[in-house]
Formats: sequence, C-alpha cells, structure tokens
Amino acid sequence: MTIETTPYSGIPRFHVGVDCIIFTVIGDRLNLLLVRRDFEPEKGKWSLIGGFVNENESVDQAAKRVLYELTGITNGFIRQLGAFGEINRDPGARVISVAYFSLLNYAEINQEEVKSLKGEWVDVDRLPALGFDHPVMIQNAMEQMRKKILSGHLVFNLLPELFTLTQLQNLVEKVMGRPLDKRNFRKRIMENTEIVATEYIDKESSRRGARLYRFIGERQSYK
Amino acid sequence: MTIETTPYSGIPRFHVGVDCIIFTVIGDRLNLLLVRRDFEPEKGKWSLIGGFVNENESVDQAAKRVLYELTGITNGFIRQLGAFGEINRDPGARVISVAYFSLLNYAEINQEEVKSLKGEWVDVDRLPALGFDHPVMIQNAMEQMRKKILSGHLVFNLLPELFTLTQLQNLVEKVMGRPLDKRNFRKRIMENTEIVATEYIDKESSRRGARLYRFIGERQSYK
DNA sequence: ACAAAAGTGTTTCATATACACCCATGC
DNA sequence: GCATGGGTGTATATGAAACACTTTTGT
Repeated sequence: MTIETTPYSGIPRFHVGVDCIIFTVIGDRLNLLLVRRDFEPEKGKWSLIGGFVNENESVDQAAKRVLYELTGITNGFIRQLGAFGEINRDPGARVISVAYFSLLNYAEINQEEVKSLKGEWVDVDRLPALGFDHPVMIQNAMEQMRKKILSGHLVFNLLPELFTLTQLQNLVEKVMGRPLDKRNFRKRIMENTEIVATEYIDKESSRRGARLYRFIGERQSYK
Repeated sequence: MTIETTPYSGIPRFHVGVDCIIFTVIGDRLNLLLVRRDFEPEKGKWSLIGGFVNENESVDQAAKRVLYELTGITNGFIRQLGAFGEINRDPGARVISVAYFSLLNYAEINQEEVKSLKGEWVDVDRLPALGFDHPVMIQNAMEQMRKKILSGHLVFNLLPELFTLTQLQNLVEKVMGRPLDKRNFRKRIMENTEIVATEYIDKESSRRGARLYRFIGERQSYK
C-alpha cells in the first residue's frame, strides 16, 4: 500500500513484530503463555506468542489481533512494554519487535484455540529456557504488572461481577507471588470508592458467609 | 542485507524511525530541541529530532547516532520511551517510530551542528504546536525524566567533575521546574554515599566559599 | 463443641515535608 | 559592619507494615 514515490522512498524497511506476554491465573499460580516452535528458526525452543504487524493495522492493533487469534478475547487488558531492536535478536531475519503484556481471565480464554496453535500455559516460576531476548521481556513485564496490580483496576477483569474480599485478595496474592496482610489489604480496599458492598452474601465459601462486593469503576482494557 | 529466502519473506516491512526528545538546561530553564521542518510532509511545522533506522544498526544505535549527528555527543544519557505505531501518525508514509529521551550538558553540545541542522532549543514551558503524535511523547518523556532525576545519577552528566551542593540543587530545580527545600535536599544528598566531599573549596560563587563535591558513582549514559 | 472462613484496630516505623537562623568572608 | 551565599536540625504529617483475636454458622 505504501506509495513508492513518497519522500521516504529509498529508506530501509523492516519486519515489525509484536510479542505478547500473556499472563493468567490457573489454580493458585500465575502462568504465562508460551509456544514450542515447530518451525525454524529456533525450532524446538520455547518462545513467546508473536506475530507480525500488517500494513492495514497499527502496532497496538496487531498486538490485540494476536491476542485475539490466540485466546478469542477481544477486550482484555494489554499494555506496551517497549521496542526491542537489536540486529540479531531474531536469528531468522532482522525483526524489530514491540513487546506487550496482558493479564487475562483464564475462564474467558478459548483453550481450544490455544491448543490448536500449540500454546501452553507455564508457571512463571518454572519457565523453560527461552530464545531471543524473551527472558528480559518477561522480567520487565512481570515487574510492571505487579506494580500495576496493587494500584489499578486490572484485577477486576479476572473476577466475576460479584466477589468476596477473600477472592479478591487471593487473586492479588497469586499475581504478586506472595501473601498479603488481610487487614492492611482490606484497609486499602475500603479507601477505594469504586469497590462497593452489595446486599448479597456468598454462602458457598464458608459457614458464616461472606459479603459480596462489586467493582463500579471502568474495567481497564482496550482503550 | 536481508536475504529474501528467509522464512519471513512475504511479510510486510515498514520504515522504522527514532524520535529523540533531547533536554538540556540553558540559563535557568529546561529546554528541548526541535526542528522547524523545511521539507514535506508538514513543512513549516515544528517537529522532534528524528531519523530512520538503518539496516546495519540496532534501534538503540539509531537513536544514539541521531543524537550524535545533531549534538556531537557520544556518551549522553538516553533512554527508550516506547514505540508509536498508529497507521497515520506520519502523514507522509507509514512510519513506525520508537521514541527516546535524553538529557545533555548544554556546554558539551556542538551548537554549530545543531544550527546547521536547523535545530532550535525551546523552553519546555513555551512549546509551539507540534505535529504528529509528538506532544504525547514529550509529555511522557518529561514525566519520566523528572521521576528519574531525583533518584538517579543522570544529573551528574550536566555537572563538572567538582561541584557545590548549591550548583547541584539549582540544576535539579531547573529540571524539575520547581524549587526544592535546601535542608531536605542536602539531607538526601548526605545519604548518598556516591557523593563525597573533597578537600577543595570553591571561592568563585560566594565570599565564604563552598565545599566542592565529587560524584564517585558510575555516570549513567550509554550502557 | 468445634472447625473454618469472615471480619475487625492499633502500634510502629520509615519517609516526606515544613520551617528559620547562624556562619564565614570580601568588600 | 554589612551584604552575600553557605551551612545546619527539629518537629510534624503521611503512608506502609506488623500484628491477634472475636464472630458466625453448619455440621
């Protein structure tokens, strides 16, 4: 589509990729999505989910498309991490890549799609050796996500409409990878006017029953 | 250089640009470097310093090269801000751009080069209207730089080998755009073991004379 | 009665901010 | 002796973290 008579003709061009670091909570562990490459280059090695930017889409759109193709999710939280542009970062050819990270609700993910594209969920504390510059990307992504989860809205994408404070805390703990103090946690929650108590009580989780809450803020996702 | 028989042939390619947001302190004001475009597209409009990534360099290297070509500086602090990839962000042609910001010592900058490339220093509080998505980039860059300047080493690139605490504070205040409390500032400084008093006294700036300090940490720059 | 999860406040600590006067020297 | 910039400490506020017992109810 690019017209070769633009003022920019003669300027080199590059493949531009997107790499997605997709997190989810499975059981009580934070996992991320990898693929084992059954194609060259680096065949047999584990790799992040990636794709190439098309002519008719923005880089952000490409990332969302890749996310969608793999998980069926159209409105998950996704955020840019940065560009990775070393010459030999991809041994196959020169590819400049923009990395994104995302946190999704496991229950909403189309696991058939994931499997059919050879995706596998891997515990973040048991990651295999990864090719390219993916280890750095993952490290960065995890730090940023953990920073965001304590102060942001993004955790509510992983919760049902109504939830107990224990559910909320458990989820945050799984993402953070460490336990949190219950009273301090609830203190912070109570300061957040976007989390409101409902009249309902959940009787599933305990004899006594737990108050159900609702998040009334805007769910953070594609903007 | 890309071999067309790689597994990636057929994938679209893009011009990849770098945009540099170059800050410096002039007199007592924070400035940044702009060019007035005397070429299409957007001729006559102000713009950030930019360039294109070449085949034989990484994206980071391209940014450093652009910085060097414009200022003559080879070892200034520079840091990636992120990728900007909207389809029509550049009205001339599809260009995916990676933005960087940098903070340089005005005295070290080759002002001939700047002028010969039509660069102009502009007070950050008196920026003209800018094309493309440059206003967003600048906003982000300024926030990040101010966050870093208080806790980082980057300010020492703008100071001579030996400096007084007043010089240091003045500089930080200029970058922050607001005054700081002298005693609190010095308290923080004293906690930093990388800033050490020397035996020397500067007699230029005052009758009494001021202790000269030295920064013994690693100067933050290209890594 | 007891098991199991829900709920609830206070103390402590570290960090950030506000604030004003004396010191040394050259003229 | 006075003008100029250099140098110094304490009190308060705010936010983060540590910490343990009572409540409710189904079995």
